[in-house]
Amino acid sequence: MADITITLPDGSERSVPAGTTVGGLAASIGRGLAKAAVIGAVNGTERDLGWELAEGDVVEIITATSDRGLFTIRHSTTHVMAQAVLELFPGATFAIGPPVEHGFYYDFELPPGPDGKPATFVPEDLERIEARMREILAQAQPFVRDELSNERAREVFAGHRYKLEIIDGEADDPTSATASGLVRTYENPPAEAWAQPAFAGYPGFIDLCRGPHVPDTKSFLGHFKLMRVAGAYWRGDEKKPMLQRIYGTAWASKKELDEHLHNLEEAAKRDHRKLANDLDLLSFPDELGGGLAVWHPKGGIVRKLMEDYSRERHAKGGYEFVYTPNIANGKLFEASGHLGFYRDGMYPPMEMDNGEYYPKPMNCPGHNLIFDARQRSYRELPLRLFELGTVYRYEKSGTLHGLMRIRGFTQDDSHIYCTPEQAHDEIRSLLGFVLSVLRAFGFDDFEAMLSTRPAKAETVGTDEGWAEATENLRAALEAEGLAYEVDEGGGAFYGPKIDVKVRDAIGRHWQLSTIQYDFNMATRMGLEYVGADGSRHTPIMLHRALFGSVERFFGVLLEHYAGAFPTWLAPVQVRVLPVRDDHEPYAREVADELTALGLRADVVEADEKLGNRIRKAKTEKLPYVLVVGDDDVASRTVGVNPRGRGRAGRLDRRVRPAGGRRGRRPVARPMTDPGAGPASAAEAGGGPGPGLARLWAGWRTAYIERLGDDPAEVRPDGDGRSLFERIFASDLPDDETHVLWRGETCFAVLNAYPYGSGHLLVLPQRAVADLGGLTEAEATELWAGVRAGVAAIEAAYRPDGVNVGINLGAGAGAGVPDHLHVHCLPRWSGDTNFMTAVAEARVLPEPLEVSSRKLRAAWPAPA
RNA sequence: GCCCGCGUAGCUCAGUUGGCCAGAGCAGCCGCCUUGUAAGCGGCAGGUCGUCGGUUCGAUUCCGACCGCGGGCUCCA
Repeated sequence: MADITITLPDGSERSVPAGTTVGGLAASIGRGLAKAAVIGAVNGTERDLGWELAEGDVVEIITATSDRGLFTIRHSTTHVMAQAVLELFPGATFAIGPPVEHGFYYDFELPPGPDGKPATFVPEDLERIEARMREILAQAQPFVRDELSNERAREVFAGHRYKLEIIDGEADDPTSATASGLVRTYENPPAEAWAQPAFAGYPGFIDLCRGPHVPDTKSFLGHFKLMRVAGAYWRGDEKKPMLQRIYGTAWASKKELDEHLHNLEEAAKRDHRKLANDLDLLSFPDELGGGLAVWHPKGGIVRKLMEDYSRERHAKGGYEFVYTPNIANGKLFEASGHLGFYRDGMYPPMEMDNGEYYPKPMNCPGHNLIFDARQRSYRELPLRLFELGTVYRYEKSGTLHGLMRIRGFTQDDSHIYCTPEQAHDEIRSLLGFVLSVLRAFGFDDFEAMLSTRPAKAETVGTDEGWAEATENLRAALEAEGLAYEVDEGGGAFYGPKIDVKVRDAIGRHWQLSTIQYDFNMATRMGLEYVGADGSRHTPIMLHRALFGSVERFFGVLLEHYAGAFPTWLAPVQVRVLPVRDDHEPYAREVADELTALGLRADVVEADEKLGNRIRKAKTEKLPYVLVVGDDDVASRTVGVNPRGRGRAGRLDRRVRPAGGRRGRRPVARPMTDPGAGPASAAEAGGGPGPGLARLWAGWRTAYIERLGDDPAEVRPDGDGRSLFERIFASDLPDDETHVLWRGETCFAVLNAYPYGSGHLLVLPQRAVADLGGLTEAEATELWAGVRAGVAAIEAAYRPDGVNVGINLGAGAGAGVPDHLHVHCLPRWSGDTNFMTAVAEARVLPEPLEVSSRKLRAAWPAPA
């Protein structure tokens, strides 16, 4: 037999006998590949393993580990499901059944029941179907590819009205091909002919399908599970019949299937509706009506902190604060166009003496009235109006979903009015602002969607206007280096937009922020400003929201953190537990001190065993538990038990800061110097607010207990000595330790102590008893080192949101000489010194070697 | 709005194939225990079995409607 030559993806050529199939080619390459091959791609088109190759074909073997292989497995599984359903439910028919993310579905219509309407599946049916599917798998029925003429196909599928629509080209099926008078089919010949044949001339199952498929029902298909049944309109049209959709999940291995099911359970544990209830944050009382929430005190404090932070950032961002009422005369919404375009989404009107009043579905009309309250000059632009504005929308009952989709919610809403010339810069800074705020809440994985002009927008705006606006949005995305996709035609009828999605802790995406152009409303409502040329112009209007809705954002945060809010947002930050009831006065003293410092602290008295009280604090996901007993009362200490770990050590309250004791503050002055970089959480953009410098002033970090027992705490650097021991032994060059900088009198070092995450320490080179003992020159250089370190971290890791807390005092933990201790952590972590544990790992998340290299590269040159 | 499912104590859930006073754990309250880093012991209280209507001698249980919730579809300026 003559040989043919095949090209493989790596460009190599291979000679095989004529008539060799895709599967045969895989086998000729290797046994492992033959076993793993699901399908092939021949000249870019996916083909079954049984496909015969021709001279010159370029062939790629696709295995189950690839997306396309998995896709095929799911596609074949849904065929098997359809087969099972059609056999088990005589008279049933089927529509389409594509693979989808994580699995597949198929849409069915069952024969009419006693009431004349098509019957429906009940959950028990899924078990029967699944059982039948497993029998089909065991039979190893081949997937037989064929092509039928349209006429023949109409005979075969005569009893299946939805398939006929597909054959006739009226309906689209993403997995079948209907070109040029032929339809492709896949048949699964059964072991025994069906008692009630469903297809003319076939003993069992056949489906319209482009393929490809796995070779037979036994190969690759076992790892699936039918998940649920749901209604779905035929062709997605609510005027067409509702079909019964069965969803399933399918994977290449049992391990992956189990992992997927496990992930679903994990996601269920994070469900914000469950957590909101468990943590007593908010509720949806039936008496209130669907889609409406009440916020309990613990949810309320978190919301308040979110809103306070939002206001603070907006104030700094040049926004002006406005308020508009919750209801408005219908005439306003006629003018804005809402009654024309959005009536279905609005609550019905209230009849009043002078017309109908509607709850507002959006804040923009009200803001426009503020813009229009007097004549505006170009000198006032950009005008940025901000409101935490509560809106009401009549969402269909079936769409409500916890906090994610509700009927009354608060937008952190802004409308920006600017000149066309300003739009470019405005959009650009806006996107940076949005991302900076989202980062502050602990998100750092973003994706964006750029939505362009839809067909329905023909009459709104000009071609040039749309093009320029879209370009401005694109430029901003590129300037931020943000990955984005383009949704062609996906914009609103009034303008293009950017939607920002974040990826949460378990990889799910949430759409939060939106930045939208509006070419429509300013014109409709007659908004104008007087330009430098003395004539009137229509301003560019931008809508934007960061959280989107405060409620929804709260829900996303809750799921992101699985209820364990970062310290700065936690309803209770610190709980103090007296071991015995006679320790209670001391516990109160500690809690009062923390409260006076602006922390949210409480005390739980000793009615129960300590273990149980700690357990309760853990289930409430409190960031810190402080335990005080006999030893602590005697020595003025507290035992620290942070969230996520057990007992962590002890804090000593006796030592006062060096500067305070000596009356000489070599480093205190520069710390509050506005030119010195972010010296407080407030300055860096939030956190518990002013008072940071005082916050832990009376405490010193002395991780005095058990330090060194845990290899993760002091990370031996090769020779069994801690990094500190090695550094102070001075027997290593800088590039083998993590010394980042050496000055005249001080140096900076990166260390893993005490949490296995990066700390940047700036230290004097000579041993001094305490900071008060520094010379003026040393203090100055120490501070310069701190500032350089902050700059380096900002440059190398986080351009925003780095807080710097500074410990003053004789920090003697782990035998470290007196030092100035710089904590670099994102604002969401809170910023008290022992509260940095988890946070710092996120700021310098890499191995020390990598962080060290990056920081050294980013270290600013001395002034 | 449409399809399927669900609704028993604050929470998580038993149970009733139509019948005596509807159960448990946790949470709550009271008492004992004086407590050292994720559950000490005992007691008490708590439910018109989502609401309304129907069938029945009798309904938490069967039927209907409504309300709410969940999963989908549709929708989402």
